[in-house]
Amino acid sequence: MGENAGARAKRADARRNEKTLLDAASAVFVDSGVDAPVRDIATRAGVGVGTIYRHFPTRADLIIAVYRHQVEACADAGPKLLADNDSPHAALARWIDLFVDFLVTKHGLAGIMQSDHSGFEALHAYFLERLVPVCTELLDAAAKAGEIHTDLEAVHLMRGVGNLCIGAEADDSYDARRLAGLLITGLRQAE
Amino acid sequence: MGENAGARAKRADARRNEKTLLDAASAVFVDSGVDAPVRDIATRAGVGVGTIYRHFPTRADLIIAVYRHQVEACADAGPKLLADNDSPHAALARWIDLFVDFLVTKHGLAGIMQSDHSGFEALHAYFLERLVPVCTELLDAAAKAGEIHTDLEAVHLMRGVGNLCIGAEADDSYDARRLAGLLITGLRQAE
DNA sequence: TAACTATACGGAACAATGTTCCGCTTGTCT
DNA sequence: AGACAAGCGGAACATTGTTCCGTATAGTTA
Repeated sequence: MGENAGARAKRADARRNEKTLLDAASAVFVDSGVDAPVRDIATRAGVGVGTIYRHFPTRADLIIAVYRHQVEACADAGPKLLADNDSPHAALARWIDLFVDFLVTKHGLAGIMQSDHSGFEALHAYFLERLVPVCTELLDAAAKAGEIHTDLEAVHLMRGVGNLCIGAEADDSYDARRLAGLLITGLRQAE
Repeated sequence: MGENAGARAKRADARRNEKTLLDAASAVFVDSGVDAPVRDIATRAGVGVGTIYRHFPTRADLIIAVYRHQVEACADAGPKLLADNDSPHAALARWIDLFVDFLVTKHGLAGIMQSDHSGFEALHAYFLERLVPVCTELLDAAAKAGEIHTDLEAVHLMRGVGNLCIGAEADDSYDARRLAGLLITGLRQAE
């Protein structure tokens, strides 16, 4: 059976609107940050708010959709870095830099990733599902090479790094990359 | 002239209400976290919301008032730790532990400390004003002893540590203290 | 092409929350 | 006791995310 078994195809206007919405959201996020009101996105796209919610059940789903590509790219970069670097620890450090750069350039995204932030469980879950395995691979490789401590799980490292990025884009003097780097450096320190 | 020159004394009921409010807020914060709605605090205190806003112009001011004592205690602990420890770096590490413990035990407080979080500038400013000088003192001592890098300002370290604490109380397996410790360890690492 | 129906749409309406406003109450002072 | 500033309660306003439903329309069929 085909790829749409049991599900009717979307109407043409619906498909068009979905793309319009993604573009509008993307633009608004750049202008006003990820916290921008849903209404602003609807206005920019020239549709009603109802239309947004039909396509994306929740604001978080819209955010996920907008950034899916970049998250995938970050995930894909992990194995590549591992292959290109002699030291797994160095690969880890670079991958973390990538992750930090991604978060910092998305006004407010890091702040929303907090697990306790209600209503964004889906966003949180997606990020973790996609990136934690990659981070685990890097950590395991570094551990196997005897470069780091083995008592920190990938989830917690990622969460820590994510937290470090909060508010970074609002203040040039605050260097999230530097702090995340300190974390990774600390991981290598001998007892 | 006396300590109230030019300012009339508060009415007795007003003074009573202020204390009632602080107690109620403190209790509600423990039960429901720092994000608890203003109305809940008003109800618990048995007053109208207007009364809260007359005493504390903004939710942030109420939060500051509730935790002022503990922030002062944390600030005072800095010099003491410096005096009691042979290694300034060790003193710094312990002081950071103190700071982390304070934030983590206040449900949601760390999350609110983010500078970009609008409406909480006063809270943010108070924390920094009071604690950054202490942290600077510790950092300077450690730098003088040649124990750490000197290129990280106290503001940024504190902000990073504060960020690391976000959401920590909601998840037992996430150990903010451990991550903050990693940061401090990383600070000592030689190039 | 003209009707028909499932799909999609717009935006008013609802709920939660911070904050402001104002008519009424109550200490305090004489 | 009377006057009046200080204080109070809570309705009302503004800003969000989200839901709902009457209306419009794309795609299908006669």
